[in-house]
Amino acid sequence: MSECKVDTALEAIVGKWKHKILFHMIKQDKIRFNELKRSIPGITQKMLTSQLRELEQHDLITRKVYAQVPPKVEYSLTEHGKSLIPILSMMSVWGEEHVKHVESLYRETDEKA
Amino acid sequence: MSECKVDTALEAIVGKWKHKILFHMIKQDKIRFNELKRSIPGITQKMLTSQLRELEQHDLITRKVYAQVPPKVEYSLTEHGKSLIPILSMMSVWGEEHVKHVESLYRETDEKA
DNA sequence: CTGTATCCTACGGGATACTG
DNA sequence: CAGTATCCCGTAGGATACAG
Repeated sequence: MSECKVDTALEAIVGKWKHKILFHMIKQDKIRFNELKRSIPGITQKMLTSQLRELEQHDLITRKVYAQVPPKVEYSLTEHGKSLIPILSMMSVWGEEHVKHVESLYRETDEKA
Repeated sequence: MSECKVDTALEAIVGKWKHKILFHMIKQDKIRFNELKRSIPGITQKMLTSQLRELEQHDLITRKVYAQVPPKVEYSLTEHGKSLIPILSMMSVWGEEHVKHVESLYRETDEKA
């Protein structure tokens, strides 16, 4: 952690929906727009589009358009995007532990009260 | 990455200054308020305080107040906070690679133009 | 030295309607 | 199906002043 580039990493994955999008693309290597939309409750089309565009700009995902009617667009992780998997995985594990940890803290203070 | 707790992890470390604060506390295990302020260019007192409070609420850092005049307050990582180090470290490495990667992409497109 | 207290603004994100 | 185009709002974060 010489000079702190955590900023850069965070920039790439922060955004209310980005990690959820990435999550689905880790599970499923090609995924369509509406498939994503259905898989992520609460997301709007606008948000889905804009977050996808940002991920694309960071070269984390690819957008493949099929010249068809009706349109078909598939999103998938780039190789570079796949390099994020270990980090996301660690964060997920840490997140679970963090929840437990914080809960146990609350339990302690409750017991005192 | 069973069910995605990346959210939780992100919540804990997202915030414009949090990872910078953490970074300094990794390098230096006890650090004072003004020391942090001086080490983090651009941060305001308000922001430093509020980010410190949030980190404290997540039990990532401890606040130790010395009963003195003038006041002295030392911040340090909790054990739980230290469990974040590997993640931050990975993110930092990835961040550096990401910068290079994106730069090389720009170079390619420049060459085409 | 280590903070609060205000006030203010930019922008991430939501709701809704429209389109090739 | 896979998107734009608008309009709108809450809140994270900045500037500044004051305080124990």
